[in-house]
Amino acid sequence: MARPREFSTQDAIKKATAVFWEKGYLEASLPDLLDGMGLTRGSLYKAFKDKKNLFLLVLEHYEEEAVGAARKRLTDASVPDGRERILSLFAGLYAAVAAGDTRGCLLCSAAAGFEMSDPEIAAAVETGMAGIREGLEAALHASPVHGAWAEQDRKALANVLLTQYIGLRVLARSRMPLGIVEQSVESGARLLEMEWT
Amino acid sequence: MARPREFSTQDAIKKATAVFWEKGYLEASLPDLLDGMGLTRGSLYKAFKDKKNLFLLVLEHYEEEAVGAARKRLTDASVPDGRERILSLFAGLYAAVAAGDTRGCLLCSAAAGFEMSDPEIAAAVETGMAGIREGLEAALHASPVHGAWAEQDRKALANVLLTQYIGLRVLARSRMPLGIVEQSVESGARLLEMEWT
DNA sequence: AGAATTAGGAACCGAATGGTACAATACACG
DNA sequence: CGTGTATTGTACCATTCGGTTCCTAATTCT
Repeated sequence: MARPREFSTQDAIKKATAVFWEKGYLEASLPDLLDGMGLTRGSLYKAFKDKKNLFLLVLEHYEEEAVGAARKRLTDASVPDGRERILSLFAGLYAAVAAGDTRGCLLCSAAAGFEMSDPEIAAAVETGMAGIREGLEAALHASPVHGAWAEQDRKALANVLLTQYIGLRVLARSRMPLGIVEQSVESGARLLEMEWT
Repeated sequence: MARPREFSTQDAIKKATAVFWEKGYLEASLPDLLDGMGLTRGSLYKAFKDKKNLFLLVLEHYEEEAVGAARKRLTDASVPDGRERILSLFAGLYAAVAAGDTRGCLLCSAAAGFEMSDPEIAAAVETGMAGIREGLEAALHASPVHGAWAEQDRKALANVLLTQYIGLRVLARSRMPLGIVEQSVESGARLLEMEWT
């Protein structure tokens, strides 16, 4: 008894994710979103309440999609050595930059910007970050070297890796020379080859 | 034979730096700047051309001031062990966050945001980053452990540390729980206690 | 077919944006 | 003591911002 909507909500969120990912939350204007999503103001506000609510949905989607993919990679039992999982994650980062992807990480950009002054956004970002950290810890647990470490040390290394991950993705976004990003990725990967003293 | 300006250009830039540092380039509005600098629209545009030009001057000032301070710390010959210089840099980061400073790093925030699409801003940011990297390399050179390393390995570790530095300052800005920042700083510092294998 | 309900589109809102034009002002010099 | 000049402050500019409100068109159930 009602007209069905002519667009898929999930698809619209997907497209909105692309816009926010490229421009950031504050820098993405309504026209930017409408263009990218292929719908008009009325539909957007009817379906998603407002810009901020849409962004929260986007963060949710991004967490399921991108963070989920990273987690999956980090907990992939078909790769027995957890170190290789982490290395493949970092290698993927470099590959993306080398392919011209300068979008970096949606969560990292939000974390670095003024968006975090909003508590709801901040909470969503934190959740995503925690997801990556957990994935890193799980991978380290599956490492023949680090699996035997004390819990505390493993957590510490996971923190280093997460911070490295964030730094890398900021570098990726910052249009710095590819060589620098490459070096940083390589260097970051070497963290796994180091030994505690 | 003319009316002298009632404000010091350097002082105005200093105050503008504070505003941009807290809010970021795009998020800092003209009224924000005028309030913070204590002058009016006409004076600002007469003295600094426009907002972007002011920001470039601010970046220059920030590089001299903040980056210069970091470099000085990293090349301070009165601390013979370069590792201690780096540790003191990281300790300083944590101390700032613990004291409630959530501004992070002006350069890092700009690097993570949409500001980098402007080539002039991007160049200035890159210069600042290079300054920190050079400082880190110099400090590693003065480390009893790393000084003996091959040039290439030292550069790699400097890259890790720079990426870690960026990640940390993003974390610092992101209003995450202090404990996470603390852990990341501690964990980052441990990079210097590791041995290559 | 007709009623009910929703999507779609466009006009419109006040507020805020970065930037400009201009008149009043205050100083240094002749 | 003017006179010229640079600074100042204000009023104003067009544009864009996120968000709202209508009205029309379309579709499904009764």
